[in-house]
Amino acid sequence: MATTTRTTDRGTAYFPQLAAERLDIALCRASAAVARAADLHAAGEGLGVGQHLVLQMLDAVGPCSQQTLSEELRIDRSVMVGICDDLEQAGHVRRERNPRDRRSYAVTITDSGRRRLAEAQALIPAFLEDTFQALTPAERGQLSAILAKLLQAGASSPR
Amino acid sequence: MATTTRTTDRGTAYFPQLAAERLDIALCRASAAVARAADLHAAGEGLGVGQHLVLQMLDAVGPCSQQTLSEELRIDRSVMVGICDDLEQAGHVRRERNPRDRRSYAVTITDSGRRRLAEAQALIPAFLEDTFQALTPAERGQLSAILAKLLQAGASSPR
DNA sequence: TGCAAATCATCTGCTGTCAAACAGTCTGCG
DNA sequence: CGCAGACTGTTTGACAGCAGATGATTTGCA
Repeated sequence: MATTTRTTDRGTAYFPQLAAERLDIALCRASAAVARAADLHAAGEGLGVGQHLVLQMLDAVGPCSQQTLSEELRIDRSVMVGICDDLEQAGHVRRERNPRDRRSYAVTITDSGRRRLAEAQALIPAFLEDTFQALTPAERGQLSAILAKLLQAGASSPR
Repeated sequence: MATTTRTTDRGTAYFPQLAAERLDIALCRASAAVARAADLHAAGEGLGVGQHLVLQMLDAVGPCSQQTLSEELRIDRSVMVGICDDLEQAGHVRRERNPRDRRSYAVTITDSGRRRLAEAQALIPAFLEDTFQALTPAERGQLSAILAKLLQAGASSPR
């Protein structure tokens, strides 16, 4: 029961008040905590979050150019290079020049990649359950819907 | 009407589906977009987000050590150093050694800092309204409550 | 055809953040 | 007192993310 409560027990904590006033800060801090958990999970599993997403998308929609992967997964182009490098080196992905447009690659998932994806995919539900266990199913649905609206709105103005 | 719709108009976009399946990814991407907007707003205003938060907390709870500021604002200690440096150099904050414990500082907001805070604070409601305009007031309330639960839960396990 | 503009992947440099190490200071116990 | 251990602020090194430039290739148009 001796949890590490440093400033929390010193009367009133300031952070909850801040989170209530500043929705943007609350969102960022919660996201940071979740991202931390995801990275930790991914590190323990051995497959990076970005790599997992790339394999998942390739498996779902077929061969893609790195550009398409970048745009749909919201991962920067220059970061996608490294992700594909790693996946290719591990044999989970093939990079072939698209014969129709030889500027672009046709990134294709291999059988090895599909097996690796299945392994990683199997652990995702437990990870999500663990990370969002504080929320009821109804709240998770609300959160999902709200984020979808935010993301859809944010997709038009910034670019 | 020639908006930049690159892959979005190419049949079906993959991102919405991903966001629906992976609540963690949706949260991170939405947070990144909001953080981007906040940084942009802060840059235009001339006061960094972290600096703003520090001034706000100092004004609300009185002089603090950098450690307390770090913990309550969820900003890393090593980042807090730079924030306080900048604020001190701008004259918005004074750093005096705490005579009771000379390891720590007693960071105090100055009158200049209070005036600067008031300026920045006045622009926050419009920024929030603009950033979360896609959400109804009810949705904003839901989001706030959900994030509060997530943050409260996440505050116990990671450390 | 030939050439300018656009596009794809890549590389480089910069910024912001985090982890770990470090120096100065305090506390507790012999 | 004297010293080991813990705490505060700072510095350093590593790394992700992003903007911009580059080389290879395609496309559009004269």
